Amino acid sequence: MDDKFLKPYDPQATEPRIFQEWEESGYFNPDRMLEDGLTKPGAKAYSIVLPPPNVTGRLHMGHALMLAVEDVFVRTKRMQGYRTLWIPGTDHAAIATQSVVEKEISKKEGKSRHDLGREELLARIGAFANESHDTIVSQLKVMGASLDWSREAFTLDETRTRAVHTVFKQMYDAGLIYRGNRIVNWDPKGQTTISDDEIVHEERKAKLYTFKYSKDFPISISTTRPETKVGDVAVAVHPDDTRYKEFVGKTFEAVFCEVPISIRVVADKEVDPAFGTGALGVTPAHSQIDWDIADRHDLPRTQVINEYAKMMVEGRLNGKKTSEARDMVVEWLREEGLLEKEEDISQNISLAERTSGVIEPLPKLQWFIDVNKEIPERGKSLKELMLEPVRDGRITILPEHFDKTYFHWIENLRDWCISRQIWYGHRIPVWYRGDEIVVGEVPDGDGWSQDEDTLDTWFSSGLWTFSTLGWPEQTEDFKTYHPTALLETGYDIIFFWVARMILMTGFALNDIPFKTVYLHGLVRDAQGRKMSKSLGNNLDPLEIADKFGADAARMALIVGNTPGTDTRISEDKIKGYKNFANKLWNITRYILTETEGADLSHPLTDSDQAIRAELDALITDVTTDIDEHRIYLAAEKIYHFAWHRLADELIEESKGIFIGNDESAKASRKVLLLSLLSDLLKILHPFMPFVTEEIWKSVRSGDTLLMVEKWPSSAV
RNA sequence: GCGCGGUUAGCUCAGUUGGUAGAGCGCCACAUUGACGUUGUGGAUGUCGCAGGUUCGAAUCCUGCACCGCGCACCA
Repeated sequence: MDDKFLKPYDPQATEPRIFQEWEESGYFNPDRMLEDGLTKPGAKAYSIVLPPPNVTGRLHMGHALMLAVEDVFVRTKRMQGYRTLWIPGTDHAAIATQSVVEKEISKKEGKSRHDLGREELLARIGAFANESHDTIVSQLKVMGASLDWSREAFTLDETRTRAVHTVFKQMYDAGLIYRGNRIVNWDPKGQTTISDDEIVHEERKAKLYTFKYSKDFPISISTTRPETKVGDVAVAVHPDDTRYKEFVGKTFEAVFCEVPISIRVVADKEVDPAFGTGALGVTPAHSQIDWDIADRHDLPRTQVINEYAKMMVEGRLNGKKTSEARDMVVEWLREEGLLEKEEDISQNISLAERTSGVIEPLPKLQWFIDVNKEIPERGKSLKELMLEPVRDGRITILPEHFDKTYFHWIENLRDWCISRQIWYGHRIPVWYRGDEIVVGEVPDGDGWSQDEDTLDTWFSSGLWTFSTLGWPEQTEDFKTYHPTALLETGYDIIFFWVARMILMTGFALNDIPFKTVYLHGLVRDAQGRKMSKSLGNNLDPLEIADKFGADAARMALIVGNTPGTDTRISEDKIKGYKNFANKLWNITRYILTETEGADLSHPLTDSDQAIRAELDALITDVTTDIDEHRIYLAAEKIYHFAWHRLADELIEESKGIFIGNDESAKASRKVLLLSLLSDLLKILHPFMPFVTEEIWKSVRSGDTLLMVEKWPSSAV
């Protein structure tokens, strides 16, 4: 027996060494597996793309969970003989990364992006991204992830950029990408547009003011934003509202807080006669609903608020912040005796997810993806393209009830605004020269200028399953590994990412990006709170791995954690699995000590055969569980068998046998124990790869890695 | 407002097609120079949120209700 077993298992000393052996073997790369005959030439492919972490800093426990889950599937499939590929990569995460770097520069140097200029800012962000990338890569390795680093990708690298340009051009040519002047979600803090999905709502107290534009104006209106009323062009009432019928079609002139306005009364079905006064002040330039009303009634659209959330009007309001202007307008209404009512209400305000800036709806010329337009020669829209594969079962979402959430989102989906006024990201591949426009590739000749904006970061993320495989080249990888088998990610990005991948793949390849979507939940602390910087309750995967071992962290994250459900994690739980690693260590120590020189050809007694059959049944069970994505059960079952069957019962029973004088029973028991241990290590390996690999060195017959051993198949 | 999920032991959660309630942690008692610093054995605690229904049989299926959480939309 190896002397190492005389001391307790030491994950800190073991894990980095084991990882190095795996890397040196080259077997994370499926090509090496083929070359060395560990995967058969005709083997079926199994592929996963790693959801690329943002290059904004460090990994957290949510990433650790993602890695643990994906590695379980990947390692299992690899052992089962599949041609298995797990592709790593990172995401440039446009707005997120740029705002982190901008904040830092502003804090340290007091400079804005405009002080630095585009080129210098991009250089700074690039340096930050590189550093962040290296941290992330080392963290991924610490967790034991068996990713094929030879295929690493970055959303902003050359190959991925080519994919982005290709898809952009195809969509433009199909008429799905268009440039239009529409109301967008403007983030005054981040100085950029954002998509509907990048908005978060927060409930705040507000005042609802009821007033008239002027003394002569016949109708009262209500609003929480009186300062926008200088941009009003109409009052809309319900067509059947008898109170206001006589005014419909008439136009009234007024001077509202020094700003001359002209208000037409229009009848529109969208107006709820029961709300407030039943009359709606229409501000087309600063409200989506009002913009649509203006469309229907052919009303002008006067912009009164600029990109800095400041007023742009005649008179003393000009240049004031909207909050200031609001107070001034209310004051003016009071003085003029126009204010009729002031009520406290609570309302949801829209904030930009990344910057917490209050969203200001503004009309702007931006690039959009039309989700409703019929795709030429396909007879369906992008929306339908997103719905179909989930509806007809080509894609399964786990847990299944999330498909309702998915469908609901698509039904409410509006055109996707894809242009951003930030610098870090894929510059929109469109060039202008006078009235000329070129899309997709740099045009020849002088005088061309490229669009200043960049693409929404999720545009490139949407291509991830095939851009990572080298598309648009028809590479061997692309042909072999696409569509991927599984997408494992958090349920919080089902819209951002999962839906966009289905959209992009449906459009560009007329195919699905993956067959199964496994949505994991949030990792919370022991009290059930979200982990956050401000609470200081973050667990750092690196510290956890250092203290308890990555194996322990992986098990703690997997056992009992069903898809779609949030999980609580505490050091106590992780510690329990550190103990389990040590338990395995001691089980091995006992078995190796007692079986030295055992005759492996000795037949099993009937009772030992029955015990062996128990493990076979467990293997069948666990294999099915993993196939059906119930890894939380599989892990628990293996744990239970190892500790409470093998250690507590079988080893205890063996002590009696080895003291006795039934030589045949002794010999049989030795063979049994070794066989149980060996197969147990195999099925536990995907969950706790390090300790099982380390033990394997002392159990194996040749010089093989457990990582590439054949999955026990007595099961089938 | 629309939709989704949860409610099972003190705590955290499993329970895959309906067949006499499970795990981990915690708690209590006992044992222990033991393969085990990280051990074992035994034990207590549940009207499976509430009310109905289907069924020979319901934690599981159906209906309604309550509370908690989440998503989407949002009324100006």
